[in-house]
Amino acid sequence: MYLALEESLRHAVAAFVAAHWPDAAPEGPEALAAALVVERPPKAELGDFALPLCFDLARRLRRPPRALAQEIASGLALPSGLARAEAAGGGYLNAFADRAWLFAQAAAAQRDPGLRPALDGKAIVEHTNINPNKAAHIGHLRNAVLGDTFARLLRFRGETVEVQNYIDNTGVQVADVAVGLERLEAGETPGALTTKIHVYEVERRTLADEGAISPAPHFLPLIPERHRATYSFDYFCWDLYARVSRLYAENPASVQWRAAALAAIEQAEEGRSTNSTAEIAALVAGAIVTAHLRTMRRLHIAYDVLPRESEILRLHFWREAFEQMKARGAIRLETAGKNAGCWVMDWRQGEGSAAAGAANTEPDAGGDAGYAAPDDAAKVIVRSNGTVTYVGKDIAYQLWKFGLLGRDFQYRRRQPVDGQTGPWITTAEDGDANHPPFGRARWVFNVIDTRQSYLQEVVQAGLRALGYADEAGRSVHFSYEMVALTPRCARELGYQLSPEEERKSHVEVSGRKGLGVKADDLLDRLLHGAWAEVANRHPELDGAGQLALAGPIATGAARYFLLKFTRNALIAFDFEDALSFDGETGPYVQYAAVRAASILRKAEAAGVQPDPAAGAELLAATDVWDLLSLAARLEATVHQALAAGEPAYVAKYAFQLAQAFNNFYHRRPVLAEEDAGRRAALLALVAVTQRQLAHALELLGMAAPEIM
RNA sequence: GGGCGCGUAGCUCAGUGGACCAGAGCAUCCGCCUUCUAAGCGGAGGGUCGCGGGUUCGAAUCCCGCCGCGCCCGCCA
Repeated sequence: MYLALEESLRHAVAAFVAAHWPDAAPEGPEALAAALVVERPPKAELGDFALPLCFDLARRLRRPPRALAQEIASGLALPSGLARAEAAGGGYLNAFADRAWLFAQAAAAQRDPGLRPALDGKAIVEHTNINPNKAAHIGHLRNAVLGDTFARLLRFRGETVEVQNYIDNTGVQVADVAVGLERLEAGETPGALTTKIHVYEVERRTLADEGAISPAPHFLPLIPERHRATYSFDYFCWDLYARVSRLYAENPASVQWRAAALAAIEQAEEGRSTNSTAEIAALVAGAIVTAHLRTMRRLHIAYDVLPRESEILRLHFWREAFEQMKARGAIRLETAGKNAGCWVMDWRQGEGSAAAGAANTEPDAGGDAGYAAPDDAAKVIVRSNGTVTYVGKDIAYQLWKFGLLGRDFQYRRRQPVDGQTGPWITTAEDGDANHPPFGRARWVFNVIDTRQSYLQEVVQAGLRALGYADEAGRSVHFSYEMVALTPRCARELGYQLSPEEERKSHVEVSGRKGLGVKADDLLDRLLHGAWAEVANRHPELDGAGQLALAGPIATGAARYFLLKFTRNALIAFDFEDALSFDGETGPYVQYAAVRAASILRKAEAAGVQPDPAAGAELLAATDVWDLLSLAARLEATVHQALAAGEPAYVAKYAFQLAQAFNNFYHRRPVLAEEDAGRRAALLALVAVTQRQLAHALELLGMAAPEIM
């Protein structure tokens, strides 16, 4: 309710100011209302809303702020839902919500009408984007969880959202694994590989059946340690990829195999040849994508469509973008200098040129060669050998997202994963004509870590250079800091730290080194921990019953852990913190919801009905009011979280609401309350809290269990 | 050399447009389960908000300058 109340308050105040001091509000009441700042007073006793406008008015009217605040407070026509207004502090105008009104609204499950769509069309949220050549790790998890939660928040606000997960199935990373299979796993042929993947699948399914855990796709805790390496194909590739990287390092001549593999894959994609390397690469990418979808499903993450690099190649998206860029002068052919023969894009005109010029005149005489010399503002888009760079393809793809490329993919449903309908995936031919419309978005949010900031800027510059300044402005790099490992965690994983690494606060995850915490390992350890807790509390349940309770707890713990940090915080991952279920964690929030549900269940069994009517007197108590006012702030919190692009705000909110409820829980034995009216009112508050907590958990992609 | 980000309690982090805004969790110590699930609640100790200036009645918050740390700046992806 707070958003709507705040809105009507702003309008009322603006109307008053415009009517009484027209000179001080030349912009008119509408514009003034929109510009008014509304804060939250430091203490609940001071009210629910605080407007600092009088400090500003005081200057224009040359009158003391406190007197102005008083004048507004006494003359203001209070909108419904607000009880009173008063001057506070040095000149704040504070307003108080009508607590009984708010309670009645909340108990009637009224959603805050102040939260409305703010985007003027469809938003694409692209996240996950994991190279399909190895198991997902916790860094990928942060990306996916952030993106998924952001998409949930947008949808909650009423936006139209399309979630995409881009699959680079023809890149070097996949080629490297193909090399590994062909060269290190002697005799690996497409047929043998198909068998191997099939075996992994069957084995996985068998193990899942033995564990009797149909909802939980992976269940490593039940698997003996020695079998884990062969358990899953993505795990196998994780190790194989590291082995290939080691091979390249130890035997530089072997790097030619990668180039050959890459060329073979490209030829096949362009239809110029069929070859076993390309077939293997396609098998690998397909199987790994399946593994990733399965992993993400454990975290309640799904996608609308999976656009693939292979179709971008086959459908010649780049060729189209290249023509547009040449035609509009976005790129030019360099004829001299180190970039001779390349098509380059000039960007940041006028901005970086001075600095770049200065740097160029100063040869880096004694400097180390470790950093790249500052360049002129030209970015290579097409190499002198005629091939396109990564950014070039990204610009083409970004054009497609906005519907500016003039070409589209075909689409088909992907095979089901664990019985669930598969997402749509791109195809070059024989697509399903009945696919939903994809692309042609108004807004594009690319969830990519902060290390890619530079390239994201180049992509936006590319749109601008093509004359699409608006689209560039609606291209948002939803960036976040990386997940690294504490040295202790790296050691725990069996990694040998160098002396320098030993001193650092964190070490970077590296797929090439095979250094990282696999997403499924984290989830399995959480599941293991949650199961142990559940087994203690519910010895009456059998193993399957206990696991059914443990699954959502593990998922909740993982998601909350990744969401409680703001985007700019670098997460130095350590199992000790991540595996905790105490304090500010997902299970803490879920536990509060369970307690509320338990009260509601018992009340229903006893025939006690919730009723806010007799709550007026109760609402004067701070613990009760703290709880209700927080519960009524869900939409306001979502509003702020979206404005700041910080899902962490919602996580923090859920925790605070759980905290307020736990406090209330210990002070107010609801069902033991003797006065029937008070009991009904307390029960109504429990119901409101339970509902809002469940909403918040849903937004965070977490389950609100009935028992745990 | 340039760009971006970070620096707040022993540790990990909040502080979303200036009022008790110096906070939370963990860790440590002390209490609380015959009463709606103790994955909980209450209490204690613990901080010159990196340093120095500036703006303001008022700055962790805004501006400038330092210091330290991280990431990025390729005809790799």
